[in-house]
Amino acid sequence: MAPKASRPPLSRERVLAAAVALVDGHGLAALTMRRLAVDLGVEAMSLYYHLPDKETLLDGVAETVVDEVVAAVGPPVGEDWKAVLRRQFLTARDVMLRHPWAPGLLGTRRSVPAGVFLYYEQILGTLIGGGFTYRLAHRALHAFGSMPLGFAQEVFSPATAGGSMDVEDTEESLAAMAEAMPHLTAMVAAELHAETDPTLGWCDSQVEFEFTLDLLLDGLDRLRA
Amino acid sequence: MAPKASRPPLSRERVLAAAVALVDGHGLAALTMRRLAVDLGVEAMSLYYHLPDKETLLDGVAETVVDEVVAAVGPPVGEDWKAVLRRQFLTARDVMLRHPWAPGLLGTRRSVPAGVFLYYEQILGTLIGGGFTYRLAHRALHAFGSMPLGFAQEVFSPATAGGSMDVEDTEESLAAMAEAMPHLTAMVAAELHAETDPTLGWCDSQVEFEFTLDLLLDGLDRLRA
DNA sequence: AGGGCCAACCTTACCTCGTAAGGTAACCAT
DNA sequence: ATGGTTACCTTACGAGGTAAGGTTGGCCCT
Repeated sequence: MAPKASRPPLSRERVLAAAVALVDGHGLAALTMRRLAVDLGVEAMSLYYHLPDKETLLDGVAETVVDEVVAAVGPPVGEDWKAVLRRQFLTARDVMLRHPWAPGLLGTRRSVPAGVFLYYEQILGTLIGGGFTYRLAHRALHAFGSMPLGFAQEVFSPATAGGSMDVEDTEESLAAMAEAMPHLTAMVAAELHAETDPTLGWCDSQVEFEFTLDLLLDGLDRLRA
Repeated sequence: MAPKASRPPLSRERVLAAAVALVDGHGLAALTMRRLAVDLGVEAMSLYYHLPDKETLLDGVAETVVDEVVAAVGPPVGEDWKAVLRRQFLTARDVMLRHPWAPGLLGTRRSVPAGVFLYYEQILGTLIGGGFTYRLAHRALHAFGSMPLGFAQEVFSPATAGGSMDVEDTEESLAAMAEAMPHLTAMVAAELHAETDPTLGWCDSQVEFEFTLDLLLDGLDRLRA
């Protein structure tokens, strides 16, 4: 009687896949060597046979998401450079929404995942094909920032689950806030009312993402040689 | 004989100041409770009398840099909204350049430092005063991203000290790279030659920052009601 | 003067984590 | 069989965050 149904042997790929799954489900902080080993039905030190250390593991996880984005984006299709990039960036965003921890991870990596270079080469090709000089294309890449990877700079996290706004001091302190920050208060009021349009709620980042993207694309279009 | 010249007693402020100094000098990873305590001539557990835990410490450090930025930026001066914001954001950048670790820290915080709200209120006031609708101003704030705080989204760190590009494979692999990524190679070549203009070197981020900033400001100006 | 109080700091100890060092069992070719 | 290789495990250490409780000096009140 075979004692174990014998799980498939470990491998770098299997480890990385498990790591991504772990982080997707429980957040970056949950990714420890021991916990990951448990998920794989293995002892912690066994992971070191396939990866030198945790930094490398994190690099691998970063590489994995980047590759997933690049794969989803695919090659440029169409004529108009603006439409091509717009579609690609929005596709990247679809993938990134499934890995909300990825921006934070990428920010901590010291090396750039290999796939990024090929991806940027391809974007650059689209820009050049669209009539950009190398100089303007270069600046465009910088201006895009992380949009090719599907996220805009959201410095402050969405304050995920419960917390930020407690229901404690709703009375006078709210009034005090309104007095100290009249414009913000007015903006919130104005924007909350105008919810008949294609907005998914207060500060729907999809709309904001597209707005910023189009702002950049149109601005660059105007500067194009 | 007084055994110790008696250092001033600890306080939240002194602890935070020491933490910022530590991180400025040795990086975020060096900020441990024990090390920070040593810098303050104190035992680690003494810090817990002034701060509940490390997360709160990090929140405090984030708050400290934000406050430093806001203080440096000061109130809006001048008439033209565009000039006002431009100057303010560039001032913020000057401060941020002294704390290159700050973007990464802010990205990990769950709560938004209090000073940010007042700062954004002030920016919003400038926009409204400049003829923006609340709707457009709202989107402008999102489009600015982290620029008000002085940094653009630099997803991939500058690969600080030695490492990224080893001198190992300079011959054929470089040629292979050039073949795989013709546009990137051409761009590097083109941009390296054109170094007679006000650029501090390859990918000088000051120039890129200003370019992106102006791209956004001009784009918004055109959309203004 | 003496007793109580409390702020500020310290001592010990526990648990989690990353990982160095070395062991072991199965398999494979000679 | 025998030596080697592959894939995994056992043990152990040191760093780091922090819970629990101890110590000390100054201040106030009577």
